[in-house]
Amino acid sequence: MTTGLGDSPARTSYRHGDLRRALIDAGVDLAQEGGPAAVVLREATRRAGVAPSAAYRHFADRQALLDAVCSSCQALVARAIEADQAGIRSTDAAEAARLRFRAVGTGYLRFALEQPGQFQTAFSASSDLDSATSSARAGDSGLTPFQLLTVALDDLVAQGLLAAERRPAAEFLAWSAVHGLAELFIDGPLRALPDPVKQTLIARVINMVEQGL
Amino acid sequence: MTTGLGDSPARTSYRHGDLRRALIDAGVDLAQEGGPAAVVLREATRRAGVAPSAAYRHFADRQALLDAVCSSCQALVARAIEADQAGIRSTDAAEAARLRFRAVGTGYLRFALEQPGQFQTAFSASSDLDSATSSARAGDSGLTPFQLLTVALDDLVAQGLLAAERRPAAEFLAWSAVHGLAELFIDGPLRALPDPVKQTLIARVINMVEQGL
DNA sequence: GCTCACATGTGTACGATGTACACATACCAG
DNA sequence: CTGGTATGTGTACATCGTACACATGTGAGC
Repeated sequence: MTTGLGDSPARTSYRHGDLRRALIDAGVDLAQEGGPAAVVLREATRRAGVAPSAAYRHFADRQALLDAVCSSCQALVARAIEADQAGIRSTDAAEAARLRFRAVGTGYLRFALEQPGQFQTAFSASSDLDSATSSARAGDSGLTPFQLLTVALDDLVAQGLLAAERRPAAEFLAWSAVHGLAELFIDGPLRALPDPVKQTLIARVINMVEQGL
Repeated sequence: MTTGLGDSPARTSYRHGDLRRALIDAGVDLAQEGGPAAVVLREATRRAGVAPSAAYRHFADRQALLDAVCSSCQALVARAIEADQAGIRSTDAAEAARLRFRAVGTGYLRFALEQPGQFQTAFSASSDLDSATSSARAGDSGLTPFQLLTVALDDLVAQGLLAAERRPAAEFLAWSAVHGLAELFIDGPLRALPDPVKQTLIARVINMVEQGL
């Protein structure tokens, strides 16, 4: 056996081991550095140490690679939300549900500010409601960002913090507000705002959602 | 004089008359057909009937052309908002202010659904808070979309419909919600929703903003 | 264990794009 | 009329996505 498999540092000649994974990882790096437009097929193959055409053994075209990178980035968003939720310490079940709901927003927006390129990539490409629940986009809990929001809203209803008749489509209202703020932060007019002001806006948007749902 | 100036249909040889304007117009058409990525410099020059290099007499690079197209598209958004506001008939000043505020949201989202390509282009590129007030992005009233929202919120305060202490930064909260919904509609998971459902969501998001501000 | 078929990576090639640079042409000032 | 400047042309190059023929490992069946 001439080559180990899955070894990133050592270059193996010819057979790569797991080129598909390597291309997606390179794509995620590119997305981090420059957003979806920077996910360039040739550069990904360069970083994986293979010829450009090799990518076509694993992806139909550049868009297919970008879709896969997009899914990976959504999984990172899910992880960021889970991280914020994991920090919650509360004995009161109702209060805990409320904090878990808010953590969906804070985690989402924290990730958008910390990794704007990956965030933009996560929501750049084709994603209908079906693929929003694909497992490739899930975090450690096995849930996608969208599903984490849905669960948090269900919990609000279960704890009596949200009237059942206001529950339908509430995920879209909450998502709109939080996602819109992220867009304004990343390449919208709020880009240059100092960080404390951004934090204040984040809290106020989440307040608006809580009161307005 | 061999050539009239500003004539779109008749091809004039050599001196074009107003190539800058022609390139921006072609760019707006391209944006309408395929969003910001479709604003391709060479295709714009092709439609204007000139050589590719000619564009560089009027724009530093492709991004500069895209910025100009972006401004034009924002002006179209402003016009859509103004159109919705113009349809308001109300003798009650407070009610009129409230409807004008809601019309900012409905006009914004109506344009996003009717002209997704131009809408995406309008908010795709570099736009900080300064350029958000640039006159190139204004509609017939001379106000940009952002300024129309600001004015509408000021009127709400003047009519006693919004507490003064809630006024600061309110434009960013309202914009977040409405802009986020537009994104979810255009290339997000809500793309395939039937139109009536979209209209319901639009009304609910605006309700959320009114209650949550 | 040998062979052969298939999966996977290589090399070359083509059209499109953004952009630089030298050249050509039309208009304006004197 | 004449020359300078603004504006459009032509050619050229690097890069990108992608197609296609070819090379090379790997595993299945004898």
